[in-house]
Amino acid sequence: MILKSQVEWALHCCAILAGLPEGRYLSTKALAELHGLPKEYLSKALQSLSQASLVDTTLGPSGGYRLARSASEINFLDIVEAVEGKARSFTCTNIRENNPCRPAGYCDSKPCAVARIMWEADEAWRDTLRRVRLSDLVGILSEEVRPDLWQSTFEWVLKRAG
Amino acid sequence: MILKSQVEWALHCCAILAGLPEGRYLSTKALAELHGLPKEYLSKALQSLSQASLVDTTLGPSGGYRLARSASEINFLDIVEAVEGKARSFTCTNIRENNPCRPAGYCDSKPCAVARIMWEADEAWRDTLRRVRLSDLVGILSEEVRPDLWQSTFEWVLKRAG
DNA sequence: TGTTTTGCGGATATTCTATATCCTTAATTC
DNA sequence: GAATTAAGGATATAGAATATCCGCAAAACA
Ligand code: SF4
Ligand code: SF4
Repeated sequence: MILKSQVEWALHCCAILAGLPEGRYLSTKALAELHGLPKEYLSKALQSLSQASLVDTTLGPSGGYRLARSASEINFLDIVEAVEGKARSFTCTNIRENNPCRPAGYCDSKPCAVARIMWEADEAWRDTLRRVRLSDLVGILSEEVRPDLWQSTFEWVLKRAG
Repeated sequence: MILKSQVEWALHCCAILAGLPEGRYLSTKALAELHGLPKEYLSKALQSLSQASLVDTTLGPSGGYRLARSASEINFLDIVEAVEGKARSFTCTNIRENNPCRPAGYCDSKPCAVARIMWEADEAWRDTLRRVRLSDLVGILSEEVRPDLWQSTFEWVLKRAG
């Protein structure tokens, strides 16, 4: 059970987009270059963010992506689910139905305890992600990233933002 | 990000083993038949449980598996990690190192906030699983499974337990 | 003793997903 | 009209999950 690397990409891209001045866009090309990622494939992750209405896009030169709402109104789960999907990590294949002792026509009233417990853990994972806002991430990064790197990255981005 | 089906298999098998009388063993063949699973492949899951010291095994006719310790001393996380591995679901590929603005020789003091937050969610998932004991599962199942099915399954298992 | 049954591990095949690239189309800027 | 961009479809590659098969050693039993 491993998250796809697009999750990491999307989170980092959103953190960068959160630092954009109002109304500016940043292109896939710039985001790929900044993170050393394959442009074409990163584009798929950004499209997922777009389909989830987390980012706005515009075409043409000076086009690209920006956040669709403020960083305090986007949480980690929004981003993770956008690229990873909303499906639960535990899938129930209903093997209890194969029990040879089952009376004919037996019908389970509800999902069995195994599935419910696994789903509860899944929900705990989601809850944690839901509680962290994108703005929280930016706050932490701004404290932890060395000021010179933070500033030069900011300038690098601005130079390329349309 | 999806758990392998072996996780479900292992959980159900452990629930069955928890109902075995002291000192008896149940074979892969019986467990596979009871759950309608491919015997050879289920065997891999059971081997994982064995390597994790969750079950004891014995060879020969009347051989098979039994719990290595009481059901109250085994929790869901033990079983899940035995077959799924202990690796965290979010893997950090350190893409921040690709930032072209990075000064030469820049060395990050610690994992970045993105990774730490994702790992925190992962830990919440594990915590939930850690808190549920195998004996808890058996308790719930014994209440929810229809008594006649519960009993006939029990008899079916006993007939095959060595 | 020898035959059967069992778990164990290695090797291998198959199926599915994640990863990655390419190409066309339509919108936007200049 | 030319250049640039996101969107989305098609396709190729790599790797993981799923599944089967085989040989081995231990245990049970006749
Ligand atoms: S988890 Fe429970 S409900 Fe889901 S397949 Fe297994 S037995 Fe059936
Ligand atoms: S999550 Fe943070 S530490 Fe991990 S790879 Fe991405 S940037 Fe680097």
